[in-house]
Amino acid sequence: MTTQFPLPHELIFEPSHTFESGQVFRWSPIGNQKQEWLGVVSGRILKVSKSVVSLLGEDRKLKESTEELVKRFFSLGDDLEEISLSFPKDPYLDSALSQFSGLRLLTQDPWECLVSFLCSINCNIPSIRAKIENLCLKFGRKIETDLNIEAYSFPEASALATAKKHELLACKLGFRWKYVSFLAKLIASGQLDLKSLSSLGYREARELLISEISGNTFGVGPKIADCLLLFSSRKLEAFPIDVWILRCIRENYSQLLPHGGDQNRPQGFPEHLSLSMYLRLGDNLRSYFGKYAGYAQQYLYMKRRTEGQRPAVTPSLQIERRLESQCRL
DNA sequence: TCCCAGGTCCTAC
DNA sequence: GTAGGACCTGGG
Repeated sequence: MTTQFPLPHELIFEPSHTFESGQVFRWSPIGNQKQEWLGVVSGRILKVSKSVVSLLGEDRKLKESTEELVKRFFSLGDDLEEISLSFPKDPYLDSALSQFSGLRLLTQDPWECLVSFLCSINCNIPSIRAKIENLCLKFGRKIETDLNIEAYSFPEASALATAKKHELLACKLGFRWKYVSFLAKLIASGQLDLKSLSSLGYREARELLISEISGNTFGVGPKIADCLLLFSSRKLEAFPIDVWILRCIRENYSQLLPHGGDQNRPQGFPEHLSLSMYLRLGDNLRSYFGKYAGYAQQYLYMKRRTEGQRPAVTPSLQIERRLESQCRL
């Protein structure tokens, strides 16, 4: 039943850069070359290479045709060349852009995107992937395919809304189970419509997510709101600030850090971002990188991650650590 | 055994 | 408004 959808000849697209950039968690390479990737999108099993998308199986007929899905999911309307040209002249970003050429922002289903990033709270990537796969296995539907692969659709909000605490804990969600459960109920009951976010402006949509949801304690802070808006609602100015991006900014863009941090700290800026500090820093980043700041974020994230753990250790921090270890002895 | 991982929430100032 | 700690869990 394999159907193929060729990607436009001139499209700038590199699957490995795209799928390894931490925006999606359900894609795996076929073989070591990482030229072909397998994933599930909206109940369809897709195999993707640089130039073609193959449909290997589908859960059931959906309103959106596979052709439309490919166009949406890979954001085929985004012109990477135009986006690159819109950025300020910046050697660090330039090197990220050339190193990870072909990295495209995907347009995911917002519900799947939200749950994925709820799973990301205080977790590393293998652990996030495991949590998501556990949820799909337990609450998703098995997708029909002639091939020898087993794949499941991402569970509907209604399926997770009725899930029991122990079932969610069995998926290794840990303390995140209550966030997933609460949001699933909110969405299944129609009180929150994630699809409507794409028709709002960035600030309006972010405000809705942060105040309406986490105002009542529910796991969506500014970082997850930005991920949802950038990776599923096409708010390309959203700039998720995580630990990696914060390291990158401290090391390369310290002039963009807002004033007002604790001057006693070695770098004059708090270790953890408060909400207001996060929003101020985000605004500075948006005014520096421009309307496609989210694309810049993704390239910077990839670059900084591949540079590895290189925590900014200042001389005073080194002394502090040495003293601490001596005290332990 | 300890630390850390693509954060958020709660409490105390 | 800010800082510090707790939070499930798995891997190094």
